[in-house]
Amino acid sequence: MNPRGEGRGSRGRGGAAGFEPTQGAATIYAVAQRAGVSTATVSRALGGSSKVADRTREAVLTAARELNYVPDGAARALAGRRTHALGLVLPHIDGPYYAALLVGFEMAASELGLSVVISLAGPETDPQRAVRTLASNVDGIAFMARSAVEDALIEELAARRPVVTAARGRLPGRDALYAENPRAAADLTAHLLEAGKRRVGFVGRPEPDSDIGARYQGYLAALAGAEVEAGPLFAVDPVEEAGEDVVRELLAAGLDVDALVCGNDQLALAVMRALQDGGVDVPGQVAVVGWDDVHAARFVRPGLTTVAQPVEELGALAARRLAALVDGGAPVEEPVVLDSQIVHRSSCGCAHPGTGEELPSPEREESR
Amino acid sequence: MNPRGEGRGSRGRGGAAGFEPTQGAATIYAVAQRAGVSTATVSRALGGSSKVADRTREAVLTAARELNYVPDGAARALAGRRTHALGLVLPHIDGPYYAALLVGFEMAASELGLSVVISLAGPETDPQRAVRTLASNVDGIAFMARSAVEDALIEELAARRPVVTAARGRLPGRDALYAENPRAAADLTAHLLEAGKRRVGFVGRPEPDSDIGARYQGYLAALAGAEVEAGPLFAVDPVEEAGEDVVRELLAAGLDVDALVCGNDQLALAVMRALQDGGVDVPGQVAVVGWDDVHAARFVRPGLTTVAQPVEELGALAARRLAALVDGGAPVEEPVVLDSQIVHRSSCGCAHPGTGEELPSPEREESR
DNA sequence: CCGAGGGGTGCAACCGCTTACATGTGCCTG
DNA sequence: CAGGCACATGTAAGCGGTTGCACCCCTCGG
Repeated sequence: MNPRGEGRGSRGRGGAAGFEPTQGAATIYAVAQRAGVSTATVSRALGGSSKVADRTREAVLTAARELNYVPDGAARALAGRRTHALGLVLPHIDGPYYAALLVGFEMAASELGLSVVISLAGPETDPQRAVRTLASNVDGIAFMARSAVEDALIEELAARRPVVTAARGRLPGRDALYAENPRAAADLTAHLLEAGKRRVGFVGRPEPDSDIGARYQGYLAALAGAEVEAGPLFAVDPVEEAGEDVVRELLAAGLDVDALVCGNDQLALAVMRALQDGGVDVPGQVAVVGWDDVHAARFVRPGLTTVAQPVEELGALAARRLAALVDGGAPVEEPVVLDSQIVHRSSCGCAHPGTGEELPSPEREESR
Repeated sequence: MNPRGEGRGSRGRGGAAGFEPTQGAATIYAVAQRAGVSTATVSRALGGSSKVADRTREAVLTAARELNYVPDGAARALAGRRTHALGLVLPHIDGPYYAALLVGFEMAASELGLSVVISLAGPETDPQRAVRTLASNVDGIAFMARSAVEDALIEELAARRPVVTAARGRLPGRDALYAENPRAAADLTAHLLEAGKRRVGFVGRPEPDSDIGARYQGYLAALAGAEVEAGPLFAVDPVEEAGEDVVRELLAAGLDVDALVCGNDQLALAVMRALQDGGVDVPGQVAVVGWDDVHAARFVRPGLTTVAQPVEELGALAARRLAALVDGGAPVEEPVVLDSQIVHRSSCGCAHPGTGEELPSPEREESR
């Protein structure tokens, strides 16, 4: 005995307010009726691969198609205790880096039939509230990069929902993913030395446990390995103005470096431009390298040698890992580390130039 | 008589499967009990500003805080017929343009207490399915730019959910928002003429009703107004390689232009670089201008003169408009058009250079 | 002193699904 | 031929909120 008779037992709300909600959308009852089965059978036929006779399934599918039926997300989530949505927490997006992370995440999630709810945890918004709300709307949450969310909050949420972190200081016991840093940094630094540079400085604040910190370590290691004394460290924020400041300082001090490893491309581009504006030849007098392979890196002269990270893949992996956790998978003890790749252009001053144009950013590959 | 006794009447599911769902999360029942009131009162105290005595409200808020209560999204959505989420359909993101759109949208939504569910409607995924699913998970949907979603599908969804479009061919009767194009294009073209250019070509496929189409119209209008004959039109896709092809063709044909208006910066940057690689002086021999003010535009030499659109604001407006529709607002007959702004750098070859550095992209402004 | 008026609460019926458990049916076995 | 079993389906109890309506109690006015 169907709880509602023929017509849906709507509590006739006649107010002038609101877009008529879920207007006319077919419900599972409609499908059941049309297919001549119970709602339970419809649910099973459409979703769970449980035992449903082929004939029946067919009938249900047909009815569903004819009615253009799409199950209501909220109802499904409530009854099934699964929202089929993944949360993604990012810092305030800018630059291609986060965009790529997002793209990878979304595509992987969508392949798994999951939707993604994003939350920009900038310092200006209240991350506490936003993230807590997010938690009650998704099955699991990925925290990306240095989003302004404290570890304690993540831990709190982790108690009730699966959680992964990506490109972010890892939390003990939680799944973590990031791109390889120290080795690429070492290679890059060594590359500079091979090109004859001897006074190699570092630009960027190497906070412990951060990407830039790891890069700094690699840089140091390469220098130590080659028994070359480390150049000056400019521990500045990874923003453009900071890059300009560094160059000003450098110029004033008589330019005692012949190469600069920058924590990211934003810094590298700013540094390079400021140097050039100051009449310094790049890479002749000072080589400059960075990280991220931003779009602009291919357009500046000389082309910026930089490190491309498989960002999109990182995002995709995060989504897949999260989905696995939601499905009851066990956390992976070891963090997943993806290989970075140096993109040789000309700003490093090495022998084999190669504009780098023939090397599209790796993350582009799966875009087509 | 509470439907569940003391302990929550869980249907003891003991399987090994899945992360224990909503483990221990406080429910409205718990809050009600702790505050010594009914769940109806809790609901009203927390949400609806309906009549609740101050003392009672206080008690409820306290209890809620103590239990760290956050209402379950699914239940709230189901009962309230409001998901409190907005859907955002974007084409496959790349470049800062979509990222900015997204950021604006998300920030505005979050200010309104709404979450945002994104869907990347790239050609590779099945937009039909994805978007239909999205529709059953949100209160309204914003379609941004040329996402691979057909107008018919949008119309179908618009019948059951509020819909807005942004930076996209507008649909009759639906709310639409975009940045001003023809006038900025005309101004830009006029600017080129002022700089003494006389043979001004256009690069980009001017499809009717598209951004680039509108820009082309403005370009044409300016030329006509100045009684200057229009230069060649290179109707190519807005991608890098196309820009290179154009230049190759141009070079082969003896370079019969002294300025090129490009449909977007990607094209402009590619064109400019190819020209320079071909030994052409920019802007001396050929001036180049574009659209979007991408990050790289500030770093290339000469700095790219381009048009900055208030993209983040566009996104924010879309979110707010959508929210208004969801709340029962009437669609706005006239599309909302935001002003674009020309960013003068050096690639246009005009008198007053100004590197443009002192003019941060307008969309950055509200980021801080 | 009694009835009307009204603000504050509680009751309970949903919202549209999922799913444990009951039921029914047909076939195989003892 | 009865009992057992396996499979396909139906029944109905929730999932955790929201909200129309009834009710209670207190304040006033007549």
